[in-house]
Amino acid sequence: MNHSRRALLPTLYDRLFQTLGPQTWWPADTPFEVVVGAILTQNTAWRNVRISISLLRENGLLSQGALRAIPEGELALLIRSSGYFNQKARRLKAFFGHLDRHWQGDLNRFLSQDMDRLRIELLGMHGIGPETADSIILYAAEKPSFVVDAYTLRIFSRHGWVPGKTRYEALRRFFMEALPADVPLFKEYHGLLVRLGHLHCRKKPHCSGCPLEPWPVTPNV
DNA sequence: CACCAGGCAAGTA
DNA sequence: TACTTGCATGGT
Repeated sequence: MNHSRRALLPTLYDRLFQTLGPQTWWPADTPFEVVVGAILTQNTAWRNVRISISLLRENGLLSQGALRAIPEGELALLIRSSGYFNQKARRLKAFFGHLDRHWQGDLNRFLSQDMDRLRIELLGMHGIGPETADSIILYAAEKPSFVVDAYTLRIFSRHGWVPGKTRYEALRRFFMEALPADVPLFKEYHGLLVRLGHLHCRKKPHCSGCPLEPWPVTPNV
């Protein structure tokens, strides 16, 4: 590991924070709402998820008991605005069904277990992939698991900071080996990368005009 | 109207 | 292991 690779992530964080300021953007008040939001926002814009959350709240469904009681088909209609609503209704039911069967419905106790075991259990649940799992670990359990998303993959491969075929687990390891295991830092870093992705790095082949330019291209990992 | 955002599971080879 | 397809909305 050479010096420039070691310095890349801390230096990038400083530059993003100076340019964009604090983000602290995950819109949820409780661990329960983090879980619901994490599932609803899969491959979906947050504005569409907010509509669903509001509707759930208006109908008194933002509780484990209410989600347990409502039929899957009725739940699906209420989260329609989030897209993929039949799948997501099934995933919500699966998550809280698992919690009932294996943890007596105790979300806090589930989230309190060792981080690596929590991650493995989450990844074994229907509808929970790596990004959703890490979002739940970081924002609901408040444990330091770095959340990689499509923006992060795109930004890092386009800048040549990682090999083109780098996928989720490898990029997560890259962050976690280079940064201190710090929950507020991981939240802020993820928020900054999402913001950067929204601003400049969607469909464009290069990040011309983005806050990172000019940036010295760093050798691959 | 066309197009876009941006995870996961299941099926294929 | 790696690639493909289905799932669905609201905003521009």
